[in-house]
Amino acid sequence: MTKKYWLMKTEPDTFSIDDLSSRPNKTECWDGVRNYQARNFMRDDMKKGDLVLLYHSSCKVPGIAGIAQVVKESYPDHTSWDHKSAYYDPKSTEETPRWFMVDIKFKKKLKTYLPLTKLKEIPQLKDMILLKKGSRLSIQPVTQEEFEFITQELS
DNA sequence: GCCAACGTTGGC
DNA sequence: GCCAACGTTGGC
Repeated sequence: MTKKYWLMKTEPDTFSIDDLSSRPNKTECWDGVRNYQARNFMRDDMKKGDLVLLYHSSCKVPGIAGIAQVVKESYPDHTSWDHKSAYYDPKSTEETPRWFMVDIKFKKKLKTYLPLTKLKEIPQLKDMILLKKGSRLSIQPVTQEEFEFITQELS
């Protein structure tokens, strides 16, 4: 199986690339995803070793901040049956979990942060899901060409 | 804070 | 299965 590439959104006020890099083992479980399409990508398609662009959303300058790697493949998101969690979903139980997560590990920050405004100007990136009008998908596939262009040419 | 676009829910 | 109403995302 060849390596795949992804983009995952996070709100830096809640959890930023620096938070990831300062975690013990630089690893974090990606809990709280409550969208079926994003869940399916994590549950079915994300494999250990896949590379991830970390995107900062809902902030002053949205954009791509760094690179992470999938280190643990999908397993049930326990926050979904935790009554005290903000991510609690009564339809998800330990016996029949509805939501899943993966673990990712910090790889590096981009040398230069890539703001959304800049990404929009790059012809090679015009087909990125991120840049499609109305796209809100928080976990999305990225092509190898897009990934390499972003990490090698732009940063 | 606004609002367009999208996703989900639930009555029928 | 349709679709109106509501909730959420996320750029601006």
